[in-house]
Amino acid sequence: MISATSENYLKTIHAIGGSEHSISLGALARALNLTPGTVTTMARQLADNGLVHYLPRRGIRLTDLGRTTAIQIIRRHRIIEVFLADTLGMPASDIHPEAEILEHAFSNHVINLLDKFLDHPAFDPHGSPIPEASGHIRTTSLKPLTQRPEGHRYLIHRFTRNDAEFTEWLATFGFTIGTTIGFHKWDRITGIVTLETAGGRRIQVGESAASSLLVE
Amino acid sequence: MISATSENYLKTIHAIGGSEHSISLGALARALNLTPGTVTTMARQLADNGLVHYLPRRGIRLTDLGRTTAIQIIRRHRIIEVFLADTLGMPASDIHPEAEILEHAFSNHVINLLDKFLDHPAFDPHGSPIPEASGHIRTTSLKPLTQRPEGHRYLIHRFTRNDAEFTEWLATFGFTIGTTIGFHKWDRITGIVTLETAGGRRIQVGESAASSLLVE
DNA sequence: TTGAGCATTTTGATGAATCAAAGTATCGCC
DNA sequence: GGCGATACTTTGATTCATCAAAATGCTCAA
Ligand SMILES: [Mn+2]
Ligand SMILES: [Mn+2]
Ligand SMILES: [Mn+2]
Ligand SMILES: [Mn+2]
Repeated sequence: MISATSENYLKTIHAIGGSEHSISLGALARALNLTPGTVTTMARQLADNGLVHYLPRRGIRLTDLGRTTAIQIIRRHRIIEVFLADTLGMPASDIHPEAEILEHAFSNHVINLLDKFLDHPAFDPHGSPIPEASGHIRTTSLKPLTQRPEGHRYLIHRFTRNDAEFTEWLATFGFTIGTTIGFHKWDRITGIVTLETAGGRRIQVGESAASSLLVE
Repeated sequence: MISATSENYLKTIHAIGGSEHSISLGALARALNLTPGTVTTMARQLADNGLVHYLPRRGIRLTDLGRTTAIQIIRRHRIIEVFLADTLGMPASDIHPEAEILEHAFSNHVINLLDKFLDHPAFDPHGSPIPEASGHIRTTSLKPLTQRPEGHRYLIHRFTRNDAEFTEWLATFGFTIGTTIGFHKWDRITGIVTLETAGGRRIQVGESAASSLLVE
């Protein structure tokens, strides 16, 4: 059995790119808020368990087993978040810390039953895709708003800026996940993007804010 | 924050009577499947945290704080069991080991929301009473059929499973509130309970169905 | 090409939870 | 009242996860 600590390492390694390429232990230590020495010790232990490839002073990278395991944890985390928000009615801003703990306690078996009960949701309440039981991650055609042509409306799928103040502000204009947003104009000189609500009202935001909206 | 290990000690102390009277560390060690030395060490630690009264060589007993904490853990455990059985459809025989882990990961806050979602169940799928959020344990002379001795007839008082199909099915055998029911046999291996109608006819149901009959 | 600066590893310590085995207290029996 | 069996505690280890601080190695800029 793998410890909650190891599971959190795997998830973090995955999150900072360690599935595709080798990452430095320093970057991992920063992401986990641990001292470098602690992470060095753990890197050796994860390697002994076949979860990462570790070359001293060169970094670590998930093995196939490590990646599969990380994706299962992410799947558990996101299904739990759907349950907390949709079934129990918790605000989306409160669910993450609870899921961070529960993800280590739910067995994959119970998670599959919960997934069925929730009717196999594809996205968590923050808009991140939920991996399938097989480990497959649905690839979508989601792109930041700023990578779409102007003058059209798009379906809002996800906010990459996970900041309650920002999403609540957007919600006051009716911009929530599942609704559409009008991309009116992007003034490249000033860096100001003009959005359009369903009612035709024009709102201006900076281009970095606009790029944190993933749309389809 | 209290560790999962401490929580399991508290629950076990409570289960073997340590809420009412002092229990020996030997009895606790046997109940927890740990060596006596381990339990001695932990007893001192629990006492330091104000959870038990510990007199060396005389035994331990829960403090008020320890009892309150134990009852919260039991509440979480039993609500989780109702969720696993009733909402996710797991067989009652499979739910306990999962609940044994999940009880340490669910916060009391989430448990209260889950309790509301489940409509404040009074008993878990094994028929044990679920403590209220206040810590109060409903005392009643009503007990689930499965907590009565076999080979007798009992007065049906209430169904804890509020499902018309089930109660209508029971009614076809004359099992309605105010009538008597024979508790013939409970096969713990298969989980099948054999009931007896007023006319002596034998009916078989699962133990979770049987435990939803509150009798006197 | 070389050393200074930074990243990484090593070393020595800590606290939690556990065990095995050695030491000690208590209780009941003679 | 003493003695032995039994119950309990202590001691010395181990594993996991962590830190602080010392040692080491790598890289880049002069
Ligand atoms: Mn999350
Ligand atoms: Mn976590
Ligand atoms: Mn149980
Ligand atoms: Mn437990």
